[in-house]
Amino acid sequence: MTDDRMSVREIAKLAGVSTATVSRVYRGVGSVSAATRAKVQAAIEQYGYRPSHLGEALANRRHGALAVVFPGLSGPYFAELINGVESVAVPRQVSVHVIGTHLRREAPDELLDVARRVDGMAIHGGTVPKTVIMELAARHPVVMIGPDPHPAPVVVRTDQQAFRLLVSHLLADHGLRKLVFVGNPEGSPDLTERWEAFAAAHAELGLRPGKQLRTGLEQTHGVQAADEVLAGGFDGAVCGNDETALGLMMAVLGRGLRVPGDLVITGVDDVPMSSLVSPGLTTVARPLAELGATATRLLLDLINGADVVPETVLPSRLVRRASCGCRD
Amino acid sequence: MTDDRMSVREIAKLAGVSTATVSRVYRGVGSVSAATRAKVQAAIEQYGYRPSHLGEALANRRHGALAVVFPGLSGPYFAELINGVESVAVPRQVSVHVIGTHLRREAPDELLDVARRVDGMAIHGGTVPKTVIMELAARHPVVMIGPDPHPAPVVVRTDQQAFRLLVSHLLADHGLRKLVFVGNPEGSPDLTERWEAFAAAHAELGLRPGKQLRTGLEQTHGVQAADEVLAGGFDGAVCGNDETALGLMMAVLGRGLRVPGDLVITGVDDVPMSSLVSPGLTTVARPLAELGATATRLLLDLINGADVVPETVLPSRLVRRASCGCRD
DNA sequence: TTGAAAGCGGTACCAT
DNA sequence: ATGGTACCGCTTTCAA
Repeated sequence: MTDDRMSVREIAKLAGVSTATVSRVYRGVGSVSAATRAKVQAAIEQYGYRPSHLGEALANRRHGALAVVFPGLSGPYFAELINGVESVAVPRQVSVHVIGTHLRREAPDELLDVARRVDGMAIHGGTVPKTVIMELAARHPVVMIGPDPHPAPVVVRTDQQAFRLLVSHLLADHGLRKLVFVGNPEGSPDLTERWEAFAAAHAELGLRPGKQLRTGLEQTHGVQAADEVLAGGFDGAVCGNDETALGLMMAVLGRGLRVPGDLVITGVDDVPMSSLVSPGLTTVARPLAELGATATRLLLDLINGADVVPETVLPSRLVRRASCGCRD
Repeated sequence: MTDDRMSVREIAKLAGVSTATVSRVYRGVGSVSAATRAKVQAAIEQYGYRPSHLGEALANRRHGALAVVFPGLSGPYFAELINGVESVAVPRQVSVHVIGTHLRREAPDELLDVARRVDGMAIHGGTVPKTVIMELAARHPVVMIGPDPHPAPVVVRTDQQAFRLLVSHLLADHGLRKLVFVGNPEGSPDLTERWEAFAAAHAELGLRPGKQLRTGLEQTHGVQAADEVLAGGFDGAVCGNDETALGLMMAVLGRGLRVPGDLVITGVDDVPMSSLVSPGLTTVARPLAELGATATRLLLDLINGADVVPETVLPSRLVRRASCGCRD
């Protein structure tokens, strides 16, 4: 239980070689005679020797770790993003610290501390104040995931075209005229962009923007928004993401009402649930895993001192299912 | 961007003192004259000096970090557990690595590697094979979260009494006679215990165990189980956790059926959604945050070489809401 | 109060 | 093919 691991020097002594040789054998580099290699291997296996990560990292001047900073970590959205991150980090042997700032009392200070333990960080838009990002970015490799109003060195994001298309679709094709935007743009760059696209789509048809109902981005928030949405006499609820949309849908169905009959509901992200529920959720598919993977790839490049394009925009795509009235 | 941080020696030189003094000032220990302290503080602030975590950890022979290993990371269950973990780790300045083994190709080997970067690990039951746990526990402080059939040094769990009570409640009070257990005991010690309690509650009333429908533990799995549950002609679905239950409920409502009218549904965990949906989900409340917090506290004790009780059992509680038919 | 120096556990350069 | 050795960045005796 107590961690009484062996050090290189001990293994070296036991195998009757130098620490340099042990290192060479363990990492499989340099040239070592078969005989010596065998001796060392034996010692390593006998004592279950694994080099201390600290010594290794200190000598390499590299932590072999990076941090991903999210506002929260609950839900399929972040899970998928993390999936993408790990898909490139794991094969490259770098470990990932997942940080959910909503848990931290003093997130900013906390992050400066996290920065001491990693080679770089990928930060989700809307998680930390401008000043912190700048302070961080000044000293460490930083990549932003999603839009952020702040001057960030490198950012990876998805476009908003499909979302605008979605709103136009509801307005033009389904003839809806009383849409409510469910989500709070404040503090979320993602939602700010969506709200703007929502308004733009209305303006394009000479319509007034529709109302905005400020809620959080989790399923529970969608459930809690139901009463207000229903009371507002809207014909469609354009939710900021799928989780809110699914929560809202659940609440609406639970009241014995029908979707899209009594209320059209749409989301954004196309999480797994969205294609499974009935009615299927009309939404905007975003390549979340790819978003995480790309951010990680760029971050790693940045860490390695490579030149990195400042902005990468990934495509999103409108997915029409039953909840908007397209089929049932 | 490139990480050109200063080292103690540089700060020491700039302040005209020794590295020892810089260290003393930064950490606020030992005695330093006010004048010297001021000089050093100035240098530290001017260059934004923060000691390298690696040097610090290497000298202290302590990573100041621990790992929490879960099967996955998605959903409110893990989010709440993590919340609990952080609630004790953060104040004590230890950072937390959250590992989701479902993402890792070769989880076992991966974990041995993670172990090199932390002082100890909290492992959720049912995530890694026996051999790995034993290998890990032999060398490092390990605490298991939730039941696990393997000989683990320290385990924190919740009891199954409320769950058994729940099943009895459905059987005895609501007179249900065709219950299906939704969840897969295989590979999940938690579900194994619940299945046993499910069977025991039936036996107690001289009834046959009811059927078992093997599914995963996520909301999507609940949705996907709907057809089979509905086709089976059951009067109640006892789900392995709330997420499955909520998914199932959503699918059932989406088909225009009623809960509990057409089907009684229950869960386990009492996640936030469960009290918000209509009908409210009857479930077993488990102190998830407390579970995570306790596991972390014990792990930290273990790391500090303290004696630790081998098993801690936290209470669970039956929460009757509308989905079982108790009110509507 | 302060500094010199010996580690902590590795890696890698430079000789041999 | 090996070994000696000088770091990596920080903490901490031990003296002064």
